[in-house]
Amino acid sequence: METRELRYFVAVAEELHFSRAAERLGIAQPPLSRAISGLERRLGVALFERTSRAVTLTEAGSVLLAEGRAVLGAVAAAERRTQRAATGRTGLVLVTKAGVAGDLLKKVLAAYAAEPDAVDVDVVLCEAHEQERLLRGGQADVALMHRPYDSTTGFDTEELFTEGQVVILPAGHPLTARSHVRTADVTALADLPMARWPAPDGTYPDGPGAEVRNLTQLYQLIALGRTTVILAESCLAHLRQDLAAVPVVDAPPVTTLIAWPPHSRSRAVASLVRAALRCAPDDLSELRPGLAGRGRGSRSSR
Amino acid sequence: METRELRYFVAVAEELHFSRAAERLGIAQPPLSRAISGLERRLGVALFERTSRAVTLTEAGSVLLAEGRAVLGAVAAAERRTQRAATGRTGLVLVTKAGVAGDLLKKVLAAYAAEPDAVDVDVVLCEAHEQERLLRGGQADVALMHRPYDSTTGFDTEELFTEGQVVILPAGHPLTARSHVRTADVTALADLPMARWPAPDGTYPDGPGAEVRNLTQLYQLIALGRTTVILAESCLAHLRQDLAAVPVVDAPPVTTLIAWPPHSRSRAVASLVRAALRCAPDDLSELRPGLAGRGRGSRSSR
DNA sequence: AGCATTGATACCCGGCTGGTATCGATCCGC
DNA sequence: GCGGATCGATACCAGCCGGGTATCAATGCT
Repeated sequence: METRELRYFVAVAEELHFSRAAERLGIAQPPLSRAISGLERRLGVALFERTSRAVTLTEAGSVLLAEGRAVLGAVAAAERRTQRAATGRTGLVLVTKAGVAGDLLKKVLAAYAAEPDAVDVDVVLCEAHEQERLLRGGQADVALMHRPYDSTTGFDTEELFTEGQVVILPAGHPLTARSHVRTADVTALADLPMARWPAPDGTYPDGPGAEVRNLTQLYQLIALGRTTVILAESCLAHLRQDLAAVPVVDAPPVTTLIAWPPHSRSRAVASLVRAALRCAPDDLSELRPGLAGRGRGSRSSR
Repeated sequence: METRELRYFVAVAEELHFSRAAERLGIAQPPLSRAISGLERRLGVALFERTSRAVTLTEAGSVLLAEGRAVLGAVAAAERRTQRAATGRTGLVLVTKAGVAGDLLKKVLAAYAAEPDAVDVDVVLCEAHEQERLLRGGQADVALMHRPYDSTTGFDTEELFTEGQVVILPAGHPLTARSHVRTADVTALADLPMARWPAPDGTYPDGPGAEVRNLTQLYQLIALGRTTVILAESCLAHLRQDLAAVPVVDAPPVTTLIAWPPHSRSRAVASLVRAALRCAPDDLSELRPGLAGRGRGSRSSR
């Protein structure tokens, strides 16, 4: 199976229309039909049901669509990583969301820099699910992510620490007088609908709350009394003066983890991960002494 | 980048010899040289250093070798999974090592069978690291694996439970009188060298102990007084009468986990994983009440 | 019934992949 | 130091295959 065939197949599977897919691919329709037929013949599998008016995926076609997208992504990532390795740029690129786990990041970088074999680390701060895309696409070497917010599927990961969540409110809001709240207390605030984050594909779920992509937008809208949000409690370290936070006792815990692409043979990534694991519990105990010992995972299989 | 080019590149990178690689690929040497040159030109990257007497990989070439192997594996897996999906065989294939976590497997299968949308599950028992190969290669849908013994890199996983390890000895061996031992006590047994398991690539590390691939071989050799081994304590459930086990207090804990290929869109796999998570802690508490609560992971990101 | 839509087929062309022959450079043995 | 052996690169040729245009066949809509 050649990547060209996979590209053709994915285009048709996404359009469910040979002519449109051909146009998208920049070729004519007949060669595309032939390529798909050849692929089906060689696999010995029907990928589409054609009724001359409608094209639908077979069960096998659905499987190949998911697999094919992954393969094409892996090919593109392989090209980028190869080209990055060739530029002589020996440094690592670490991506994370802006404003999250800032202290942890600082400690990890310091711990890694003290390693004898340390290389330069470029830190890229990005919004929403961009880090996932960059790591998957081969533009980054390692990422700090947060379960359950980010999808770590297909990455190798190590858990660094786990923390509770808090609701962020305008200073002086009635709820800020409480020592703690429950999720239902927050969703019951009709005047402060919960902010909406984008899904990994960039679309926003329906709802009354504001659409946000980063903490700056979010904090501004909360300060204006337009929205509210539930976030990992480590955001308290840099909270604006005009905002207040209250622990949400029944919110699911947030796990900060370090992720890297599988098959990474990079010594530098392995060293950075070890440095992160070494300093994570200390960082945690300073942030929230009561939670120490909950987080340290053991996922190394390299 | 076409998969043909990748196959060619990987062959040359592995042989570090154009003529031998061409022979392995079943083509002549000149087209192979041309294909590699073309790949380098299109990527804008030197993959090999050629000195007309020796071929070596550049840094970029090493990266592409690791990435390329992964991509080719993913392509082969995509083909197999597609073909499996087309046969109408709706069942799942679950692979695990023979003789390990037998009770857990039984409970997981029972819990899953009770699901309304359950499909048939073929259980494949294999040796050593075969399960990893089967899952990676697309011949299996889901696997039970053991950290740190198996490599889960590139898979999505959920931890089921964690347990301690025991040393297996011939009944009546002096050490069996002890309530517990340390790893050093076991390695100090000059007459009972530790058994050697194969590495993922099938080779055995050097050492005096017997080379084994499964529990039947292993137990026989231990009963004969030829070797010993440290195993997860759940093996006690089916231990032969002529063998005895002693807890090893400083051995690293063993985590049993359920693993599946990323990008799996299969509803059946997701359902089976949920069933496994649901019944894992119960199983644990029956095996070892004292360890309850240690194991349950929370790695879902699907 | 007639037309529009859409995928499949027929046929041709050009480029690319693969083959053979050969060159050029390097290493090794005498 | 020289000749032969080794090995990758280059030159050149042939056949296949990918891509294009024209057209057909089947279906659905008016």
